[in-house]
Amino acid sequence: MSHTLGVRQAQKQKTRRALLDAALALLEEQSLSSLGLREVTRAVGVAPTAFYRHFRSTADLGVALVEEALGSLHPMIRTTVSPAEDGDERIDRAVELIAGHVAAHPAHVRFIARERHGGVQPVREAIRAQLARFAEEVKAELAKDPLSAGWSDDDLLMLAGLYVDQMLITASLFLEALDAPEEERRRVTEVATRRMRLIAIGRRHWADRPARQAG
Amino acid sequence: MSHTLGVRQAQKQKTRRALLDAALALLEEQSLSSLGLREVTRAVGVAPTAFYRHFRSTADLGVALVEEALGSLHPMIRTTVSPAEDGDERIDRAVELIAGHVAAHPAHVRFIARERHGGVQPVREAIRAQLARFAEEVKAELAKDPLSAGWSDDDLLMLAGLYVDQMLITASLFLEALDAPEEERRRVTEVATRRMRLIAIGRRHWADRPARQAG
DNA sequence: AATTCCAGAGAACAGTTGTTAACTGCATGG
DNA sequence: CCATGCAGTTAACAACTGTTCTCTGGAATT
Repeated sequence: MSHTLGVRQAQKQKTRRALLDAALALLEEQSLSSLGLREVTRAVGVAPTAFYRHFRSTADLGVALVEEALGSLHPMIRTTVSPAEDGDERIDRAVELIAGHVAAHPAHVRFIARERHGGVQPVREAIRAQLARFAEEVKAELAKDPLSAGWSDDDLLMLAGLYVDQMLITASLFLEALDAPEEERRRVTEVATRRMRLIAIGRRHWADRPARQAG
Repeated sequence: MSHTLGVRQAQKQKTRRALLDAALALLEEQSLSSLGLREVTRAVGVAPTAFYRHFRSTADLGVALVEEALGSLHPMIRTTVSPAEDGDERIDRAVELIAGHVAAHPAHVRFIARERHGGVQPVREAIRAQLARFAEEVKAELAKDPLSAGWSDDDLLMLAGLYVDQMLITASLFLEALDAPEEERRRVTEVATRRMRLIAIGRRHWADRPARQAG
């Protein structure tokens, strides 16, 4: 279906990539709302006006970056949460997977953490939508687990959201520890693992909590 | 000791306050890294150079805002976590307290959520330090609880951090739902409460988890 | 009453920003 | 082979930025 696209489109894609990469690099030490379009084109070595051939604005570029940073992550999420292995093993693997992802794509992780609550509304919305998708997918995997017997849909989504937020927090912790000594990264691994484990324990005993009085 | 300070210092404080307030207002729709000093002084109705009488830079102003937003919050944290009431009651009260705080100081909450991972290093560091203090204080309160018998210091700090992060997430959720219909805010309250409750359950059963094999 | 101090004003600086318009050169489709 | 399309260029615009230096009016100190 997608034959090799012409020289023309190829060049365009190449410039587009260069713009995205340059922006991502510049965003290591500032927020999207202060990223100038000229700044980006200057870093790429292209005229400022060339920017408009690819993006309406830097906010538009930001939305594209969200897609790039989170769009390809859905399969990874699915397999991580799926109830193949059991308990502690799965948690260990999940934390290591997050650590690996942060080490491989630090700029992407930083961008998401920074812009999730950042000053650019369309980007915030794009991130929110992707994370909602994650939560739904995690919920779907959790539902397959026999441990979820008797759980309401609301409670499953609650737990899924808790896991997703925890993944983000963990990723952000690994990011801060990226150029710290390995001891620090091991500490982060330890804390993140225990947090997940505590949540897993809460999940196991969720059903047998005492009923509340009706208000 | 602090008698009424002279007309001079009083005026200076007043201008300083105006600068902080104007900045906070402007930060509702952008990040600190894009906030210009002229922008702030213009909003106050004062010459750009007057800014330097109060702050070295906008980053410096940001650090002051962190102090203002989080510094006065320590007593509230302490009393919320203290083991006076029990279980579900305490959680309900905590969530309501967060909701109230967000409604009373939305700009402060937005600022912290936004700049925690924002593009200005000194501000990130200031927030990190304050949150670390929170975690230590929560840990100290948790330690008083008989439920914490047999817990290691590391585990107590782990749980405290989990609670602090959860408070921030909850606050941010309430913020997003601020001008949404009340139904939405009730939904947020419900989810936040259940998250906290699940964590509390995990805490109660933390001690009786199976021991891991030595690696 | 005379002097010092200092918050804020004013003007000017070199450099930046986003956006417009009209252009050029080259790959593409007829 | 020729006409069209379109990625990227060039030039110019008004508006904006942080920072410096000099000045001023009135409170604070002596």
